[in-house]
Amino acid sequence: MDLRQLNYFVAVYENGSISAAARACHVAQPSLSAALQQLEDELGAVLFIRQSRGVTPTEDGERLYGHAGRLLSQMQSLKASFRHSVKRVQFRLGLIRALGVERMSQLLREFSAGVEGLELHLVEPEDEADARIITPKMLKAGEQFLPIWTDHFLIALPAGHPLALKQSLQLEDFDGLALIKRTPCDAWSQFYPELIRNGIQPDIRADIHTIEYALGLVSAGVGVALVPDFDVLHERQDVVLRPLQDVTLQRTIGLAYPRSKAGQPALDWLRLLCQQQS
Amino acid sequence: MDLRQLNYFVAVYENGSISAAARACHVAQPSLSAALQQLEDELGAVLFIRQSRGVTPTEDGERLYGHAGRLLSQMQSLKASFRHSVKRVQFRLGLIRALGVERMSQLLREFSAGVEGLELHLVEPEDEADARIITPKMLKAGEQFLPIWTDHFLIALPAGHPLALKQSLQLEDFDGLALIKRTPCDAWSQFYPELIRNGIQPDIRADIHTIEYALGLVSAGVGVALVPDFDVLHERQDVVLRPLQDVTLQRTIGLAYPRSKAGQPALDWLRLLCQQQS
DNA sequence: GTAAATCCATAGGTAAAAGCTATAGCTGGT
DNA sequence: ACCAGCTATAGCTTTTACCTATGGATTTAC
Repeated sequence: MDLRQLNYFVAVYENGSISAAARACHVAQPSLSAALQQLEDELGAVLFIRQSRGVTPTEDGERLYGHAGRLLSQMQSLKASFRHSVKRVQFRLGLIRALGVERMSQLLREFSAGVEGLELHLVEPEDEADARIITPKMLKAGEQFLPIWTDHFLIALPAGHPLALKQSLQLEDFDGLALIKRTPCDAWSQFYPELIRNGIQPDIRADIHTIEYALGLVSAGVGVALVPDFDVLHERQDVVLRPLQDVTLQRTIGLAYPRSKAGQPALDWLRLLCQQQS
Repeated sequence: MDLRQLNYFVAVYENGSISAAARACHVAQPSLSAALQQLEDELGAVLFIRQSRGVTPTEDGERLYGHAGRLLSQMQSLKASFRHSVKRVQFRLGLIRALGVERMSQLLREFSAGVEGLELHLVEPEDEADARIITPKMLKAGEQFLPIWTDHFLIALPAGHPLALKQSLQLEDFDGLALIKRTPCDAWSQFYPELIRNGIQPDIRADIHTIEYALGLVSAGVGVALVPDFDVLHERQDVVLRPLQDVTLQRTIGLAYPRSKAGQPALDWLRLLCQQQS
């Protein structure tokens, strides 16, 4: 019974699934399966009941979790008590605005957790930085680009909007339509000229920067907006998402970093995290 | 920082020396040195001051020990709380009598500690057993023999006995000498016939079985006795040890076990312990 | 009802880590 | 000065943690 196994056990417990825990721990699923098996063999107890939809803890699993959490945190604080003079690691990360609060904050949380003594400074995407999360178009000379997410764009409509009756929208539908402009946005700079080229003139009601604001305006009935297809958006009851016919809008967001800085531990860790984003 | 390293750290602390801790943990000394180094690197603190005569803990070492001990014992009790229905392992060990309480009890302590749920039954050396600690002469067919200790024999004299003035004793010195017989004993069965062959007739005052009793009688002035050369005996002020000239008496004590039972975990562990006896 | 997706387990191979032996350097005791 | 005992280093072997790939089982989707 070592700390590695206990850590994995806790992760499995808290994720309710071996696969999910493996993703959270950044290891392959069989590694976790094996570690869990070892732990169970050593304790002579079954800790989880394996089901096709994840695992559920047994009574022994519950009992172990109670103690394991306490033990691990004691271990952490013991280790921390020796971290008197850890060198602070400064890291400047440039961020474009419209990339989704949810997944971004999760990425940053993991980034911070993985680097001892990290001081993370978030700056504007065009500022000088150790790394930037941007679209390929913003790349500078000497920078390496590592794709993270590819988002398709949809049209967000207020619930109850007449166009919500259609399964997908055509360009013609936008003529005179109340539209919310969101910049800077790759999709917008593809989409808007396309409208103009077709002689379609929408009614632009606002120009804002973040997806969250755009959705707020949509929900308020100000107009419709072009937004990336995040999973969380589908759960909102106040907006309806519809694909565009005829034109495919998508963008890629990735990590840009100076080739010369590869090898720096914080950056390497960030690159690893980015690679593992689905 | 894993439990292995913490365990080693505690062992080093409690033994006051890396080498001694390595012996206690049944690993080679460099393994411990390396683990300790890792721990110090990770914590960024020096835990022990290395001296030529062992190590002494620093302030950080003292602090870590306070917490590490508590953590490890919590870990142990957590593990123990799952050992509800461990299969009891029965083990019958045959022991000849005269092999020295000190080293024997230490061996048995380590044996018990290393086998989960061990029920150790000590039986007479000639009884049916899973293993026996005996001299090679007592070997039965189909048994493997693994030497553990080789003892040289000395003569134990009461302090102040006239023969104590000599640095070593000759056979002639035994003519008419008050002698304590200890059987069964390999050395005795070599030595006594040798005396008779030379026409020397000692005065046998007692016949007992264990070394401790023999020494008690020597100390009481009943006579002199033939005893194996244990280190602890040299520390006694009430008896004097002298080698025998002309004749070398020694015995080998070892572990005898049925070849067929090799592979059984308890026996394998015992074999390992026996191999590591100095 | 079949196909796709999801989850856990197993197999086989690779690379890191922990182990061992041998040896060098250092210090205190005979 | 030499010996004995301790720690550190070097070189090598064994163990083990990890990965990819795949199979079996079950739930979800169409």
